[in-house]
Amino acid sequence: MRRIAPDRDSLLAILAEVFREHGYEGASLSLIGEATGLGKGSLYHFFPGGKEEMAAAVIAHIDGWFETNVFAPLQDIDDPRAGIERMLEATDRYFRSGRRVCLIGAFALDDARDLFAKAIKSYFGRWVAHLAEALTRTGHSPARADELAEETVCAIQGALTLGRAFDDTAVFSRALQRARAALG
Amino acid sequence: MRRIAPDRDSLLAILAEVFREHGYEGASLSLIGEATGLGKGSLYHFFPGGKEEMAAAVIAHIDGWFETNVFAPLQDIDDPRAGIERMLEATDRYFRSGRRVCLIGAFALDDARDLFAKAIKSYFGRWVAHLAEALTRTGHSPARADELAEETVCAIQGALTLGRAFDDTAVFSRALQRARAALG
DNA sequence: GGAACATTGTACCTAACGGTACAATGAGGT
DNA sequence: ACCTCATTGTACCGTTAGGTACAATGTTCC
Repeated sequence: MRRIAPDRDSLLAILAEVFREHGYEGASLSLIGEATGLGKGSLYHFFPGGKEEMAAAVIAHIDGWFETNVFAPLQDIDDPRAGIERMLEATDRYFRSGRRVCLIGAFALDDARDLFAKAIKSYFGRWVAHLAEALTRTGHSPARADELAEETVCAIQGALTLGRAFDDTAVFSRALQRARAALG
Repeated sequence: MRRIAPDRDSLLAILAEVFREHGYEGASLSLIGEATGLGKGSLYHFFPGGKEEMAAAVIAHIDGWFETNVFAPLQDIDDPRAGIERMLEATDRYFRSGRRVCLIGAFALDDARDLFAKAIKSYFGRWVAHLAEALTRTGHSPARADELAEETVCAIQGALTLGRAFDDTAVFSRALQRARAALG
């Protein structure tokens, strides 16, 4: 039928929302069908590998967004401080100031971890590594930069968890503010 | 039959492990039965409310452990510094130096959150509040104490997530070490 | 118009889900 | 010995899970 060209990007965005909201196991095909308005026929047409391929595509999509919006600014050779600031802004934008949860982080905790271990590891690994590199460029020692980078990503992930637990976005805002102070 | 009096504590410990490993949705009754060696008959005898009651019991059990081993030391009026140190040691013990993940944190992220929202909120709320009170007793201003307490619990949760993602317990150890330095 | 192809709804499959019913078992107290 | 009752295994329930098959529908391009 192909009534409207089904925009793959917004399809992946909806899928991501469902996985974020219900976890990997909790995101049933009927939930996904309901959220996307697509029947199983279409779903399996776009993702022959089923749920696992959907989740993998969503992870790749998020990974791509972070690569361009979060990790790339950190690789700015000339102005590492500005790069760090842009990283923090992109992070705030992505997590909608704490209204959103980190899918990759959530997957890291439940049993989706085994399926996507490599991607999860790589995502967090690049975040920490690129931030650490930027921090060495601002004058920190490599060891201190590593420490600070890991601490920052931990703080962000932890704030997302606590913010969700408290149902309070201020937790995330405060964490970002602290990160800004510690890094800047 | 009642062959061996089934120790409720160790039963809850096994249940907790299954929930930790697979999440709420992922922990199927057959997995639980396999892990505990109990059939559905026994399981529903001990927990007539089914899976939801099992998870609730596990949460209550963990909550109790934290209450006595983590939160109580923080309420030591005379020596708040020692209380904080005991809190950190108990935390390290509970999470087995990072080999274990926080069930309550994991539940906060997936769709078990809706079922157990109150308990989750209360657990993290007491942790932050008691730590903040201890910090005011060591001389920090109430505002600074709140900030530091929230930062610390965020750091712990984040480190558990990252540690799991990297499959590396050192992340958690480093986070605890940093917390010790920041608080002590 | 018709061929080729992308897209979809429907029907269906088997396995597993959470949960229930209940009879059988055996230990503890008397 | 006997009654009571906690505990258990087994069989079963309806529902939903993820997944497959396929015919029908358009759309695009020649």
